[in-house]
Amino acid sequence: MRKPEACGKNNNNNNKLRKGLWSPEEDDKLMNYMLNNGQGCWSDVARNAGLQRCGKSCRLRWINYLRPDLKRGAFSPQEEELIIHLHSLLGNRWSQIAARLPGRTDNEIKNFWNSTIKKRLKNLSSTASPNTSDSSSEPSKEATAASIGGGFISMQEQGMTPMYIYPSLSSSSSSNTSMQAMFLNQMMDPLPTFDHGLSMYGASVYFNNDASPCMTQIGVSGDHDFYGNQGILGSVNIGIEGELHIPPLESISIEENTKTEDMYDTNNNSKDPYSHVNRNNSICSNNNKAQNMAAGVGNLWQAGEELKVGDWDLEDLMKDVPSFPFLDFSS
DNA sequence: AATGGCGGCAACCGCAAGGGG
DNA sequence: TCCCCTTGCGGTTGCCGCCAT
Repeated sequence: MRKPEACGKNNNNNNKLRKGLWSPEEDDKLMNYMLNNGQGCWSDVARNAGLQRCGKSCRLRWINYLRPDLKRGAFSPQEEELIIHLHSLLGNRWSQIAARLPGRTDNEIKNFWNSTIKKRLKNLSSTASPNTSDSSSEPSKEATAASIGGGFISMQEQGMTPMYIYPSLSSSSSSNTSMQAMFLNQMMDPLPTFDHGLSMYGASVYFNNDASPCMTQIGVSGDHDFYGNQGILGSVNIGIEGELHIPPLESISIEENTKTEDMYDTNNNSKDPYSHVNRNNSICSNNNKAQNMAAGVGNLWQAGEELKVGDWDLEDLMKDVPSFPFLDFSS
């Protein structure tokens, strides 16, 4: 941690703004000012509170440390679970995640993720299978092929529900159809549970040109787990717990969209990236919302528009996220 | 006791978005 | 329409403290 007296390049004779750790006196000043005056323009706060800090620094200190409604202490297992769940949906949008964890800040969650959960997931993946030794790397074709015979690859940690199911299906598998059906049936089962009692959080299935899933993703994701490969032409979103419908928030990038369109131009008469999904109507038939969302994406692609993650109505999406009544934020 | 490695976390940095003039 | 300012966000940095040697 930086020493309170440590000053950066701005702390020279021309600019006496302090940097580094906040002293208790500075905290008092900011706290008193905020409690008496409320939040206003942060540069005014810094000035009026008599702080030799920039407004940005004051804002950060207030939000991450001084705010009265902050919850202190370690993350509970329930919070941990929720963070993992939300991260699987939202990716690194820490502010969005923090908004759903009362009393926690985005910085806190981000640090927790980077220092604890990421490491834990890495350990999980390295112990569970050599083919998934790095959960943060893009799944390789080799890994995909290697996992066909074994079916699901799952990982578990004592006391933790999340798990990975990594590329487990491929068009090259002789039992592809039955595997696909089995897998998708499993996915569509509300609160799906495998024989070791694990439950899934979220799922995405990517399809090759021939409508065979080339990558599946369930539950927790690392930073890059959703990245596709050349074979990805679309995705289907599976309802979880009968209510949760998840668009491929992390799986769609502009680059991939471009790739996708190119592939449709060359490989397929249809420009609808979801035509393959729609062929599997049984997959989506009881998930109209997901279907509609998928169709919406397809329309965007058809129109040649860039699709950004932010284009999704996050609030609309998240309203479907099951509440976690077991969470106790009162402590 | 000294020291080096490592993890946790507070804070900074750079960028983007939004609003007002 | 452009510019400037403010705010918000995610990534990164760097220090402290713990622990192993």
